[in-house]
Amino acid sequence: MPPRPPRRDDPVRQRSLRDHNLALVLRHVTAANRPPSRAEIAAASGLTRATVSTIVDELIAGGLVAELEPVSRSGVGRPGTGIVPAGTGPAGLGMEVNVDYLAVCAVDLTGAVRHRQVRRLDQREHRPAQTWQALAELADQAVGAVTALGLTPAGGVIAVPGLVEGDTIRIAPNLGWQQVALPRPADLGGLRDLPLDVANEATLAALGERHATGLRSFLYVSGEIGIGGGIVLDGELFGGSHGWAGEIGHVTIDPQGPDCHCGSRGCLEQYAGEEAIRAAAGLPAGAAVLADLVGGARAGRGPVLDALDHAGTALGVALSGAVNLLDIGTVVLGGHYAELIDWLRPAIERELSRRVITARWSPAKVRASALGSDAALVGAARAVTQAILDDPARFLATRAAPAA
Amino acid sequence: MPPRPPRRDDPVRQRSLRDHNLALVLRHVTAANRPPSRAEIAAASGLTRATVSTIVDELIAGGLVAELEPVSRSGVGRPGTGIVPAGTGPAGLGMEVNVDYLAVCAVDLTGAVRHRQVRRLDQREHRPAQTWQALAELADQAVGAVTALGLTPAGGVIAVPGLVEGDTIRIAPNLGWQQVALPRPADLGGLRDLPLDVANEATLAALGERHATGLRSFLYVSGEIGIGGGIVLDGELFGGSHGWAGEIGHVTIDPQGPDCHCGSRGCLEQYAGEEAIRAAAGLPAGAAVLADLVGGARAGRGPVLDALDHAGTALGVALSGAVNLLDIGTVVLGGHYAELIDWLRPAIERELSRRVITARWSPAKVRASALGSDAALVGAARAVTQAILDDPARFLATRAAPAA
DNA sequence: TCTTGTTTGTTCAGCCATTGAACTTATAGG
DNA sequence: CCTATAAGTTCAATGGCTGAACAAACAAGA
Repeated sequence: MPPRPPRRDDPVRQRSLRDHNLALVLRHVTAANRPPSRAEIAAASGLTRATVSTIVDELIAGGLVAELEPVSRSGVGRPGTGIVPAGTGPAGLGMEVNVDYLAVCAVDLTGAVRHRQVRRLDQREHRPAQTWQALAELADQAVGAVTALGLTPAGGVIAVPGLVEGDTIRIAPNLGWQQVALPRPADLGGLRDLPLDVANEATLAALGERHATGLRSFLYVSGEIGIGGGIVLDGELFGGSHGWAGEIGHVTIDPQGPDCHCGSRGCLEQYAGEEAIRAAAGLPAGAAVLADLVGGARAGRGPVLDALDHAGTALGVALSGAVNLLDIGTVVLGGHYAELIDWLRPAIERELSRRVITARWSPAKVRASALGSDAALVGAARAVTQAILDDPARFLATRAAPAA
Repeated sequence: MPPRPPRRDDPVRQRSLRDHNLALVLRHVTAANRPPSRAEIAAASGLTRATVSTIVDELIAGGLVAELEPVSRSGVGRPGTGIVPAGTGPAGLGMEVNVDYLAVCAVDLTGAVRHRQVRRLDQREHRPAQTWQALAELADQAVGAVTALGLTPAGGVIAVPGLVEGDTIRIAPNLGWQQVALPRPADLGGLRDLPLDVANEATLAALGERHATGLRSFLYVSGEIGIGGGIVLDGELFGGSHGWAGEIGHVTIDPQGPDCHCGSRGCLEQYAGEEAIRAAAGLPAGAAVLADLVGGARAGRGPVLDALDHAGTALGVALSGAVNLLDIGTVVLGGHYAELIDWLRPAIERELSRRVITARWSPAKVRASALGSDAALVGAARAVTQAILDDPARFLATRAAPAA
């Protein structure tokens, strides 16, 4: 899923220069909390006003940004015209296949969610082809809705709870999928002509969190039926050699621990996965495990509190290892963990302070996900727009070619 | 210790362009296994011959590269003049403070070690100031030797077995140091005018391995008295938020395991540190533990083999966690581990294949360090030259300023 | 020895992106 | 109405890369 390879060993020509500054200016426009004027962009970016002007012209011509109506602004001097991401600009489509629901959303260049739809559907009862078809229907509607808003769909990313390599889902245990290929564009209706990608759900959720929170480096851990994770380093998603980084769910907690379905034993999932917590809390198996846990914990029931403390301890052990290894300052808890954080945090922080060797100088922070259960969905959509923000020149080139 | 911050949010001017290509050409010169001609550099880098010519001229003027005597080369056509790293170019000084020795070495731009000296000295019996003084003497001699070779010392990096933040050694357990500051330049004799840095020993060793092996991504684990680690991702050293990444020695193997001097329990060091292996093997405490272990293993002694298998198992558990988290393809064993690899590897690989969730598609490789016990020393020296290779323009600027 | 073909390295006009300064435009305040 | 101030544009100058032409250096064959 790597959308932009910034090649250190490439020669640099004049054009690359412009490409870089194009991205620089666009970033300033989308990141600012108030529509900046050309002069403000120049001051903030370090470029001259002359350069910013020509670059903004190019971005306007490409439909990526637009001028605001000259609104009177306070202060003396000629008022600047605000530059905003174009209302008719590209939109990123995020799609999510999860155990018991499908979801689609669309974000614009600012990252705002412009469309969102969720459909309950148990994938375990269906074959992948049926899932793809249902997803294509949702996506079709999203394309329609987005187009009605004046946006142009620019690509889509599908979030899947499993290991993805290239365009193939190697394995998605909780869906019961193995070696499933991405659907052919022809089978995807309105997505036919759009670049499409699949990626791991937790990885994309980390990407979503990165943008929602502005955090530069953190470890994202999502606890649902399985436990997933994603790593963001210095603002960039870290994928590892194959894009499989972040699999914290199968880090060993106790080498002699209980067998895990992955073939190993003592994995974190056996201590802090939904099923493990439920069983330890003495709750019945069923659909509303999370609600039962939250309810039980709020009511102060001993078995539930103990189960969450145990899970938190195991999480803390695994996270300590990760922090020791990566020297990362923040841990973000997502998925169900976000709602359980009040009861998990004490144990997690206790283990972190004990087991992280640098904890006394720089303790890691533990916080709940800002996007909650939408993180992966929004992250998938943002992966598309992020690729455009990171390399607008490429986007403009592909836009210009079909038009000509 | 980050010598070159490649800033994504900086504006790019014409000069940055030249800076980038300067580095690009210099990399080609130092990385080639045969002195390349300007034309070959052009072909390999993608720049035109004209551009390469002017860039090479600039590098020659700056004393970073030199033309070879026109040696007759096979083939038709005008023979090219080989470009080589300048024999009188800058040299990087690497220094190492370890428990029972001090060492200094110097490398040139090609990475070749041009000087090396080790002095047995037990730091535990001395105060830091005495260590710095002894190190300064060694460094003085190195500066002299290097200067005699026609090289110009360009900076130094000190490798220390402990946690370093900025110019302060937070803690170096095996040296018994805490909150030790880098010596003032004035106290360093011949190093007076050189930029000086300290960094973690294992981190620098990883850097050394990166250059010696050409591996792009790997996890380096060094087992000596303590266990250190370093992470290289896509050719770049990964330091984490504070430069403390790679502390695999205190990853938890068993949450209920034996107490560790770090305040935690069940740390890897308690299973695979030198002392733990020695005790498990039933060997006497003393200076020659490594030799005893190798001897015992070669002789096929049961307790030694068992001890190494146990250590390998623990290492395998910790490495599995790291590989799950980082999706990294290669593990490099350094320090004493390099010599014990034959007896550690089976257990390590057994655990990796069991515990790494992606092992069946892409098993991680385990290999021994290429530099052995010199890795940190050489890595420290290369950190200096690497900074020059990565940003020759800055080096040329600082060179030109005092000259003018 | 001379010629031809091949490859290297240099020169130079042209191009492209940024700069800096001058200039125009638009506002507030007196 | 005038002045001060800030935004945005225009334009010559600058720096760096390109491409093509050219000179230099060599091998091979006549």
